[in-house]
Amino acid sequence: MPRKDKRAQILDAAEKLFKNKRYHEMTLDLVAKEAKVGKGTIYLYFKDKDDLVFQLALRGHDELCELIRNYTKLEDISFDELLEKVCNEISRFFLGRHALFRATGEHEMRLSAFREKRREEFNVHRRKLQSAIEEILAKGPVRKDIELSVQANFFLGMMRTRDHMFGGNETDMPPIKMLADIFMNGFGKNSNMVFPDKK
Amino acid sequence: MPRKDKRAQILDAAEKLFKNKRYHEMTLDLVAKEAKVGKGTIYLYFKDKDDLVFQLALRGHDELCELIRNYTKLEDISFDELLEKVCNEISRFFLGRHALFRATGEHEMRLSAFREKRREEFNVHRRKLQSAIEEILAKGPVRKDIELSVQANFFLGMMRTRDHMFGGNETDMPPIKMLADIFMNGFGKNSNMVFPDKK
Amino acid sequence: MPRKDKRAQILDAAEKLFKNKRYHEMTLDLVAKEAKVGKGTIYLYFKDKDDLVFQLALRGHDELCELIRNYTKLEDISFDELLEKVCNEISRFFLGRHALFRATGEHEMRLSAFREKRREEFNVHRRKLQSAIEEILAKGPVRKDIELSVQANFFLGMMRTRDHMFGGNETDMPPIKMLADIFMNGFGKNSNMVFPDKK
Amino acid sequence: MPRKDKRAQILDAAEKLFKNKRYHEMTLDLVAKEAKVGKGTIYLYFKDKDDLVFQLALRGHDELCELIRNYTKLEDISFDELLEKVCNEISRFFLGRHALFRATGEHEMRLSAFREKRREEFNVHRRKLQSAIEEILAKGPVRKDIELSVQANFFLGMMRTRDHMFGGNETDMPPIKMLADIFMNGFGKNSNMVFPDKK
DNA sequence: CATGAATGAGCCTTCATTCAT
DNA sequence: GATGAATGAAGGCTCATTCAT
Repeated sequence: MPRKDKRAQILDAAEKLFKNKRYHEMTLDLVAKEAKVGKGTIYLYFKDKDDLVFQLALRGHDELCELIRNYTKLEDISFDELLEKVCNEISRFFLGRHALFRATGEHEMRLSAFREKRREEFNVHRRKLQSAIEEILAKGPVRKDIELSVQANFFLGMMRTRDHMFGGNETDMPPIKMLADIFMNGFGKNSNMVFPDKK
Repeated sequence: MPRKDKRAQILDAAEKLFKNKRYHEMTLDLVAKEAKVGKGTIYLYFKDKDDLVFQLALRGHDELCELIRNYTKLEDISFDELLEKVCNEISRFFLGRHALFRATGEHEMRLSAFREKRREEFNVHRRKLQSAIEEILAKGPVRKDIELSVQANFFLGMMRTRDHMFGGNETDMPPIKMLADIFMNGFGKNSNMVFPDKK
Repeated sequence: MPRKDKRAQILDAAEKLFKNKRYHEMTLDLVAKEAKVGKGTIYLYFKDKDDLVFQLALRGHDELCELIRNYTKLEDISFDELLEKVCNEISRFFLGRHALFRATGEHEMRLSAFREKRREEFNVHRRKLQSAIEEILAKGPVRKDIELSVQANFFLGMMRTRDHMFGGNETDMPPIKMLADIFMNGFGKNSNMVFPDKK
Repeated sequence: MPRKDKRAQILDAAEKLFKNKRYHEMTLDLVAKEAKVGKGTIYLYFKDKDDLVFQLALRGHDELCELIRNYTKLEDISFDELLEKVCNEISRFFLGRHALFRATGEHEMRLSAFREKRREEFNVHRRKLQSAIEEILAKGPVRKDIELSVQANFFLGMMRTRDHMFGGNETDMPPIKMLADIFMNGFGKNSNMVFPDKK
């Protein structure tokens, strides 16, 4: 076992527990046990429980950011393909992380528990993710009358909606291709794409 | 003092507290104090804390449902107008209720804490809201290749996204008119509506 | 339903509940429900919970006392027969009342919870029971070198021992006849009575 | 400060409190304070309050068992002397432990609160104590027509009766010598021992 | 660095008791 | 008298946090 990365071990454990636990159900005892680490050790790497969760959110944003940036570099690919791939990546990422993104949701940051300082730090990471998506969208034939940042946020929002609302089992969810289409064409009848009946 | 509506008093208090508290920060002591009610009284109306929060969510869904149904009855109104009005209503409703809808979000219901029984009851209310929206959407020129239920869910998702992501202060949010447009036309360039630069 | 005796109804309910509940498990809610009486009504007849339990104990002693006195009056009966009958009566009485006699056991009365006043009242009832038994014993060929009060107390003690220790199911208990014999002859070999193997 | 025996400290504190408190009066706050231990520490050593009391009862049985076994080993001693000494030991043991033996009395174990598992464990300890006494009794001229187990149980019962019934102050109690005699000879007139008037 | 036994503030919950009807 | 909705003190228990080893 790689002795080096206790910090990552702890974050991994917390992330795993968040899959079926709420904030107050995810105790540090469980985290320590899951991470195979002493309970006191957690406090060597994180100021307190809130900080642990906070750092977990930051890491999540960074990871997702990284994934998206990989697609920005791709050259010989149509925008449609690109959009679909990115949708896929984000979707896979959200799947199984709802609890984390709930516990550290953007709006959470407005709550009293989070000091000014932390909020700013979070916004830095948040904007990085946002602009990674903006870069993707900028490559496509998107509306110029709506700010890219708004587009990026709704793009993320659609992914979350898909994950949150449709039962958690992938078969109920609208297919990724449909998402990309909805994003571009909305729900108006003038849509020019047709989907087969969902299997 | 108003007889019999202690239950409503308690729910109101909880709803208020949820505006800037997370689940584990909203203690029953605070609820009792806010509701000007003895702590024991809460247990006359709710089985436990989870039940209180759960009932609060149900009430929220029902209230929103009621609001939307009022618009369904309107006759001499264009779909665009209707859509905008409904957007407005929902938006106003979500505003300030993020914590509640976080704590009792749809995905929350999948968590272990919620027994089968409760989940079913929740779904009943959830579907009622969904079909209220479907009825609205059915009046407009919406795509037939996507199930109405999917459209309804994404519609709600857009409202939440607007509320969650944009700082909580209304000035940063995209205007309601824009939301309705995005819903119908998506972000593709063929959009036929133009928005003035956001002030 | 005889409207008159709410007090007895309440005592009956408490007695019944004591069969499988400990003091702190027998809540006044349960008593009220079992007695089909409003919870507040209990306080019309008893000062508080302790008083209710206390009065229950007194009633128990009085009832048992009454039963025993009936045997004192019997004339044409041998002492052996008399002793056996009394044993039977007491045994039947204790059976199913262990929890009550535990909760209000004699030693209980020494505890801080019971004020001087109450203790005295209890002792009055206790002595009444004791002397009822003494009257029985005085009729038989019992040792004169041991005070009757001591004999009476151990007599009661044996009954309780039989009930408490032997599993609660009558088949495991030593037969009544044996009890009477042990009382008179003890466990020394010079005993002159022989029991068949317990079935 | 003595390392590792926090568990014993807690049991000691509970035992002490039981001397003048009933089950529901012995709060864990008090136990913690008396044991000079944090309240949470109790839960490191015991599952819950019931478990604490239960373990206390087991320890009590074991201690008493140990004491009795010491007498079994004695060789040059008459049975009368042996019986008297054992009576003494047991009596001293019971004295001041009534509340404990009430709260965890044998019949208590039949109550719903105690799960099957616990009951069995208790019975193991109970039988050990019983057979320790049986070994003592087997050395004497006791009746063969009554099972030793019955004799052992009534022997214990007598000790408890002595302690429970006679006011808690030793001067009122029948002397130990008398107990041993009663055990062997009962209360019948053919008793061959004579006691001086109790001082 | 790492640990986990110890802590105690604070939570949810119960329940004896009161009192307006 | 009778009731039961309302109360809040107090209990059992949890868990984030500390600190001696």
